[in-house]
Amino acid sequence: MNAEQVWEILKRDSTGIYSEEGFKEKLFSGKPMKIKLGADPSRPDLHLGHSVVLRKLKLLQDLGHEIIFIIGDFTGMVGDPSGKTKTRPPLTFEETRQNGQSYLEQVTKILDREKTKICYNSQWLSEMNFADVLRLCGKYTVARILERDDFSKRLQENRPIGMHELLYPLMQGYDSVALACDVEVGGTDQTFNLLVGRELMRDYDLPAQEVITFPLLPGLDGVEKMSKSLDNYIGISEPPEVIFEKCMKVPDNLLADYFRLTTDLDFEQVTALLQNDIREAHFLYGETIVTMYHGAAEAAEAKKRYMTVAAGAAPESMPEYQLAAETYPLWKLVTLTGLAASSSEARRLISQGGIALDGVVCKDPLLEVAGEGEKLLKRGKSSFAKAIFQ
RNA sequence: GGAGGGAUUCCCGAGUUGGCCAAAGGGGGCAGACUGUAAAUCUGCUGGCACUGCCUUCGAAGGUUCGAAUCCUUCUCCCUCCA
Repeated sequence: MNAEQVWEILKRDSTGIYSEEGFKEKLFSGKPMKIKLGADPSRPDLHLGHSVVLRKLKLLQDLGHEIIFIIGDFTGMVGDPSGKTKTRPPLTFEETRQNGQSYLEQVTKILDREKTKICYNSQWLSEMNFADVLRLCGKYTVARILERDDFSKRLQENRPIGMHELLYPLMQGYDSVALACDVEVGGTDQTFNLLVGRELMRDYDLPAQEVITFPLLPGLDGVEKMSKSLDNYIGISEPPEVIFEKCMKVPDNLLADYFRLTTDLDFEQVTALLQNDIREAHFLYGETIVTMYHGAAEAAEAKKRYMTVAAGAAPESMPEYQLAAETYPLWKLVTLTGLAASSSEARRLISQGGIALDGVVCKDPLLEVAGEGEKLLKRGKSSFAKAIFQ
């Protein structure tokens, strides 16, 4: 793919390029660009939402540009309080390095390891003294920081804003200064921060970075953006059968977006399928995604398993539990095989008809089950476990 | 610095003339029906346990009482207004 084609794709799929002229110039100059993407140090599980941006970076990487990941270990150690509910526990130095490593491993499912660099922003942020910080703050005004949507909203709603939170955009922007990046990319929710970086660079007499933002992939709930903490995600390192099953649960009205943002399939063809047979389109999506991250064989296997379960049969493989050959009340078996988190939950599930023993729904939690041979337990529509007695 | 308001079960949010409160209602989640293991809709459930009973929960620690989420004391945290 040449620069022209990449440009077309970026223009089509991004939500904003600031400035278009500037970026275009750099892209077509043929000189390698330093392209920056910030990464959260605390949650190293990558999902399809991350892949949206990463896949675009891959295009740029293939053109010979340098991709740099900034692990926000410094900001992570401070503990980002923007999630209103609880402040996450600060990470130790070792944890941030481990997470960074794990991040790199996952990222290279999409990017070339050789051409991908990782930096930790504590490297320069922890070196700054108070005078440096003041100098940095002097480059920006309160009014301009408060332009940021979530800040102004919180202010209006009388929600607290920590002083250090106001500095976050500056810290992130300073990363760009420290690295003298040519381009920074991120989700649309990062637009403000990325633009602050652009302006800060000017103040530090550096060429301003170009900024490209990409759409946020909605999560499986169809409401919030995809995120692990909301448990509405499809993780690229999850087992093939899990990914496939989740792909089938992508809301119908979002499937087109998923295809467009997370796969390379020809959009025209997909559109036709989406209109004619939405179920088949889901299958195609599942196969495509599993193939991308696990391979074609795994994809076929995952689909086969899905079909088996959908038809009401038990899959070939499932978690197995070795148990002593005794007699158990049904609720006990359900907890021992991990199908319920507590015995109360097990009892509830059973009495509501959510548990099947050897294919037969049983509503009596106290049913005595003889522990001999193997017992097949099923919870809900697709959770299975096998108890093996010895 | 001054005045006032608040902290409730996963989240939001009732409950504060002490018992009928494991705690209304909504959201989310889980299960069932319907389906395409979708959406929408309907039903049930949603602290734990050796479960017709018992145990632990209503910011923290003490206290009053036969009995406290509800009363008293101290503490911690948060918000608003004034300065």
